[in-house]
Amino acid sequence: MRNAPTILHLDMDAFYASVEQASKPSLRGKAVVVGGLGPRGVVATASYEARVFGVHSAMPMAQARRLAPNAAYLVPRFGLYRSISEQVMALLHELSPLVEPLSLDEAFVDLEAGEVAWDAGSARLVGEKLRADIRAATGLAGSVGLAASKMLAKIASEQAKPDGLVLIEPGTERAMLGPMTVRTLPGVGPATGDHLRRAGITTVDEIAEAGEDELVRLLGKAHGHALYAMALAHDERPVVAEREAKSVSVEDTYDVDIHDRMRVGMEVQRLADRCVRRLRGAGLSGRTIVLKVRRYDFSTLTRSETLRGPTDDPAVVREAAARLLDSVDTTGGVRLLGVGVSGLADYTQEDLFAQAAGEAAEILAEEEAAEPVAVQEAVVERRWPAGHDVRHAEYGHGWVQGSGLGRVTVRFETPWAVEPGRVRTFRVDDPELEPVEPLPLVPTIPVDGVGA
DNA sequence: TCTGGGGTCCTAGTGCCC
DNA sequence: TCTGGGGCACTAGGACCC
Repeated sequence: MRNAPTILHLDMDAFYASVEQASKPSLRGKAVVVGGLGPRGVVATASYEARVFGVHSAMPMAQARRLAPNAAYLVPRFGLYRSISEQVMALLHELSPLVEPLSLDEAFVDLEAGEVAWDAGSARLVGEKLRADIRAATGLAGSVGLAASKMLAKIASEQAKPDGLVLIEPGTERAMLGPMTVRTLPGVGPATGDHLRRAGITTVDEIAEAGEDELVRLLGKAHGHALYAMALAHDERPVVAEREAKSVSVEDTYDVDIHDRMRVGMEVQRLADRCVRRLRGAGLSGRTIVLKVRRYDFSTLTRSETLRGPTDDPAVVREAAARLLDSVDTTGGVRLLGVGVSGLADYTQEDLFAQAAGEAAEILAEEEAAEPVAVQEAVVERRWPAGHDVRHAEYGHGWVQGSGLGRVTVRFETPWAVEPGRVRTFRVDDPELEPVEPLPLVPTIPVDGVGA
């Protein structure tokens, strides 16, 4: 571990919900919950105002609605979140070439490698300037942790939330970590936490006292050694800029369990095609095909098959997935199906699958040709997802507050409006209303003509 | 109350080869 | 021919993370 707090961890506060609040002035200061709106949806992010009611990530949406019936419930807009994430990551890259993104809203930065900080004082200045720059560019708050290792920087940013900065001075780590719960350490989730608790270990100090041998006996080699080291505040993991993907997968949870075996088979084929599209989009191929089935009782099983060489051929992946499905009992119904490919390579073994590839290309071409038709049908149906941006010929830019019974309710406001906008209701097939791309959260050009 | 979607890593069992 | 063991690849499942 280095002796200066020059590893920075950035964590954007309640990211998805904050983006929605920034983009919709009428939701600022209000409880906002972003997640799946279907009967089996879960909460992706809750704003701090919603957390007051006990709503948190991964909670079933139905439960969230009971706890916070008056909150705004919105579907995620990943395209928008991704574009804002790119702005934030660009600011991090100005600090150092060594930036390790963990997700859309989190990253580590090695400030020493960027030669922008070499001691506590300079690190703190860099962290505060970063927070100000993020706010200026996006209007959003991010919390910053600074420490001498990744683990401690992450713990520091957790303590800094919301909208703060915490720096852990080298030499103070053990004393700070000691009284904390074992769940503070990365890699300790509900199962490991329970396991340790049954052994009488609830704090980080107690992990250190138990000793390495005991930890290995309790949790196995890798986990035991790692956890003991973390408890002593030892963490030498470097910030790694470019991580290569190890697998690509897609999965769907169905609103209602599927019982019909034919339908299950068709869904698996559809998922196989989607998975291959993603694989090809990333310029990858893979050797191992994985089928995932979650049954009516939530028991989950996987089946996998390793081919002789990597493929990105839809027909080959479809066939393998179908073979794997043959070995699974789906009586009783399935709630989730998934198809994945691992053992990735950036080339394919053409000779093995040349023939199938020809057929597959036709299949994909047919599907791609078929896709616009499906989109057109969707437009005819006029779906208005809650939270999505729209434009009305007369009233301008707004967002969907809700829809149903042939009506759609729109609030007309832009991200940079000071006052909440007016609400109006239209027929779902109103020709003057159209879906549009989100506006930037912070105006970059003169805003006249786009106002509410 | 009833549990998403996309990943990573680890462990344990098994089969094969030498 | 039989047995044992190390190393490796593969498979399945579990835990964890955001």
